[in-house]
Amino acid sequence: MSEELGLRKLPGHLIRRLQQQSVSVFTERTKAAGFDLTSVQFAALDTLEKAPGIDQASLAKRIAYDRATIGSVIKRLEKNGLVSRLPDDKDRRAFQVSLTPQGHCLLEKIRPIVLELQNDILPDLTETERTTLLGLIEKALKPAG
Amino acid sequence: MSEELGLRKLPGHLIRRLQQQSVSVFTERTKAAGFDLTSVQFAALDTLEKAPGIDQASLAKRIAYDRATIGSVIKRLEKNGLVSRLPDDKDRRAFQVSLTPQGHCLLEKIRPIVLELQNDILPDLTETERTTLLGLIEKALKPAG
DNA sequence: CTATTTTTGTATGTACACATACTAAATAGA
DNA sequence: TCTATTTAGTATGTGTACATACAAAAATAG
Repeated sequence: MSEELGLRKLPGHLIRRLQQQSVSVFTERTKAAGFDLTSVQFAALDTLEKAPGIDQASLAKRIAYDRATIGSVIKRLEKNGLVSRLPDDKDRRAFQVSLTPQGHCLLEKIRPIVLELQNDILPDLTETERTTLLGLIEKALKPAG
Repeated sequence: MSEELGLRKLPGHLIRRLQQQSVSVFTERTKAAGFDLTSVQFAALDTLEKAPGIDQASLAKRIAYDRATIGSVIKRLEKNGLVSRLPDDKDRRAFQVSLTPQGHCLLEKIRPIVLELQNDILPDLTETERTTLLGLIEKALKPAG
């Protein structure tokens, strides 16, 4: 009857392409606004503003990354002067990570841009469709966020 | 009224986490079946079976990747003996990429596993919800696939 | 209090993912 | 035909993304 179940119809393929489109919009819009920040870096900064002094493992859990990836993301952000790390007195293994003034400043400037570009990730969907899609994704996601 | 629009409700974040879950299921299932192949590698092999002798740029376009990424994917597949590259007589810049017998063999063995794991990417959705979600993603995707 | 287990951060290695730039070759325009 | 543009593949560099393994420290079990 209908066409064979091809690769391009598979959930895994469609989801990857959607993520690709999402990252592409993020990069284009933020770059066009004069910023050089990845979406992971934004997520880290945003979370650090809401939970200052958090440790890297907790930060990783909050935004659903592994410790290793967050470690290198934080290292870059620190190198660029956007976050600072203080040794934790209570736990000598851990660091308390916080935004620097520059980090705060950058976040305030870039946040409206990031919020605005969210609509451009799914431009061909109606408002209703977008809500449906996001609701289904939330339902499909295993806990941890 | 409702909660502030937090990071964890943003389309970009939700889509990234869905892709994360998708890749995770792919890796777990294929590894559990004794294979060591990424989803990109599978996509390349699958496409090469349907379009033998295609060049790298066309392959990249078909599965929505850039030339550079496909170049290194093909290099690895060739190193592992799964694909072969022949210089194209008509276009001396290009290669005709094809599956080797091992590539064919591996693809036949892994394909049913990949098809089956697709349902496990979205295990908490009903059949109807899954269809809706995938339909919306297809609609949201810009052409090229 | 000691021994086991867990946890924090780092190091290493693999594999995307893509921007940019480059060479060689093909194509289009004049 | 001759030039300008486009295209195929590669090289380089940055930044995830994550598995695995490790040392130091903390938490737990006995």
